[in-house]
Amino acid sequence: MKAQALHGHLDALLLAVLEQGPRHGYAIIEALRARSGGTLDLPTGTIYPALRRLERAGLVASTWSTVNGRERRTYELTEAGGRALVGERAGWREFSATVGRFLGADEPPTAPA
Amino acid sequence: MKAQALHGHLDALLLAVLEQGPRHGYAIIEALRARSGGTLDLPTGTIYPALRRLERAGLVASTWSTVNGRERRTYELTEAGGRALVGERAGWREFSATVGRFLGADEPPTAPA
DNA sequence: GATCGACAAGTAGCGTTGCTACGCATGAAG
DNA sequence: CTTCATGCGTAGCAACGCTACTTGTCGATC
Repeated sequence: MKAQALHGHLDALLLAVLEQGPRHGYAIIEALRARSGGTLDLPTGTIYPALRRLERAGLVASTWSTVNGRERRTYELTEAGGRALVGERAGWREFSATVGRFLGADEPPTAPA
Repeated sequence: MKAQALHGHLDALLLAVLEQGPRHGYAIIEALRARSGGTLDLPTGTIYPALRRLERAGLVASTWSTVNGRERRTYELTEAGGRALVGERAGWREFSATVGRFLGADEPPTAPA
């Protein structure tokens, strides 16, 4: 799927993934791919900058852990992030309802008798 | 609502509006505002360039009409535009289903009697 | 008569955002 | 030793919608 359509919703997705528990970048990518049934296969160049954006915004926090000599930066949701997620969810609902009204998400605008 | 979240879906909305019949730019804006319950209030600077984009892509066609001395460019859906709209609808469904899976979802789509 | 607001179309420039392509490092497998 | 998977990161690009502005007619108001 055209991932660029995510525009503006990626942050919400990341927060939603982190809501289930702390994860490091790579794991987040895999979680997105798994939970979306392979539809969302985002490159690292998309995820990492996005995570740093979220961290700068205070919505996630990161801690370094060295596992087997490999540096892993684990991100977790902050309180502000949790609150933001609530808002994002509401925003998504409104958005999808609005667009759905035009694109006939499930109810095509074919005039009922 | 944050209209910038439209990213990539605006074209589909415009096609959907024109599906109901030819309209000129201004009328399209009003149709969007009306059908969305005021949620979508897009500025002309968003609509006009988008329409020209669609025309360049051959998805809509325009004709000038002078009404009361006022120039109105009326757009209508082309065949290609109609076909594109079908694809956009499918794309929207996949997109909204995928994101909905993460953002918790108001999932009314499966409403089998 | 002049001005203001609604209608109607358009352009220029900007900022956000995700993508592509690349670089760097470690451990395991061949 | 080379290659691959894991893991993090940056630089530059392109797409898209927004803000702000311009042009022009018409009707109403001052």
